[in-house]
Amino acid sequence: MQDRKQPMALNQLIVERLMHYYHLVAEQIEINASGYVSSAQIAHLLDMDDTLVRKDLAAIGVRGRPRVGFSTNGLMDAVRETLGFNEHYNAVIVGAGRLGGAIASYAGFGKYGLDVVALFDSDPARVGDVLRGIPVEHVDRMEEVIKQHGVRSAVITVPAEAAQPLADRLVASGVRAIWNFAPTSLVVPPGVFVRHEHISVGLAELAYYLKRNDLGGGHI
Amino acid sequence: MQDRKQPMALNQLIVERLMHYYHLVAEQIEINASGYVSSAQIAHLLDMDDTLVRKDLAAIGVRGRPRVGFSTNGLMDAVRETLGFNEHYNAVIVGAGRLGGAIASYAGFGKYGLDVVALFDSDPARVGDVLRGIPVEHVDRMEEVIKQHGVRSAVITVPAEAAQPLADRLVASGVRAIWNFAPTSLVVPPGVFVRHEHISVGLAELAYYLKRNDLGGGHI
DNA sequence: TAGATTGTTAATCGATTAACAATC
DNA sequence: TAGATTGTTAATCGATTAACAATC
Repeated sequence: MQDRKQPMALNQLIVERLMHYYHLVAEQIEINASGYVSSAQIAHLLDMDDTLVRKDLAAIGVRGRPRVGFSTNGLMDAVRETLGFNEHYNAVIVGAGRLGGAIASYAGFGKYGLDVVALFDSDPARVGDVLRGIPVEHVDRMEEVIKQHGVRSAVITVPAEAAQPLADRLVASGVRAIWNFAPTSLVVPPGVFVRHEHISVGLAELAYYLKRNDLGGGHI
Repeated sequence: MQDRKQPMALNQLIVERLMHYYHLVAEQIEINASGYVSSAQIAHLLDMDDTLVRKDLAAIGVRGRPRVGFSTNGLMDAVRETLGFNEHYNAVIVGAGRLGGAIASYAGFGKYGLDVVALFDSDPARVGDVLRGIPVEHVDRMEEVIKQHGVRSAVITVPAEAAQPLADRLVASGVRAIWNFAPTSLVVPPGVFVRHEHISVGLAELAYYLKRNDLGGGHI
């Protein structure tokens, strides 16, 4: 009963690996003019098993050629198509401080199908600033802009205590996917996707590695 | 032959979960005055299985009391001790742009045992700026400062093309743990830990979720 | 053809969950 | 004591890897 055109949902592990393949192949294209790459080459560079590379590519419908490998263009097209980079989704960034500004300036949004249509901040001093061509608006206008542009995705880069109320307002306005950089968990209704970027987990891993390896180095 | 004082290395999954417990319990402490929390309570709030919570806590040596639960203070102490938050490790941030500034301003470093002793940038216009009390220095002084302070960890927040040469210099100066925010992979010798923060993976996941759920919303 | 590489089934491995005895 | 909750062994599940036939 499985419709061939409705592939199984990919989990986060495979999405992350597909992105690794995608970046790797994008870099390789300049170096390797053949237009083909083998699963063993990819696996070697990413320090993983080549079978897993073939499984992942099979899962998104990329067919390889025995003795030749996988077409680099074919691979990149399939990743783009599968992950939605060929669509256009409007997004907003809530919080135009240093982090929001850094995220807004990141060149990647357009490459992955996301168009930042607005930035919001509650600080009047920031309203009117222009970041990569987009003026910062007051957060009071958020609902209006979201509805006007049919925005379904948002990035939250505000202090922890402001995040949950803003998430509630985003969801009420129609946002269904949130990328949360605030150091607090968000409660959202079913059907709303939240990716929480845990800054403190990064710090904890650095600390743990240093402790495990007795790298006290300087200090005390 | 296993020395009781040399516990097994924890993998990234468990480190991440420990951080979730830690934050959850820190928040609960104000709400729940009893001083104890059960594995079932934690599991419920984090939408996971209570057995896994008990396994994780057992792995870091936290003992619970039947019918009572785990001491919130005991749990937090054990996480701090295990992950190294009670030590002090010096760290530097390389790249004092918006992202570097945002990271530097993040309140967490000290809480997790990391002391930011210096920020570096190659742009003379930024040298002399002060971020959370730390003056930005020219990157030419990096090696000197790292050696002087016995720095073993660094955060890289520079453009992609500058990241690898800087990583090489960091490693040559003694850095053994790197948190990389530049959108490029780093090649480092064995024994050097790199945590790569993949901004594009976050974007890809948003795009994929929107595509999977036909949330075209606005645009085109 | 011989041989390199894909594609796929079966085996393994590691992480999670279930079951339940131990404990207070 | 009865009952709630921990601690731990066994079972399950899902992801990864091994093996190898199919292909060009």
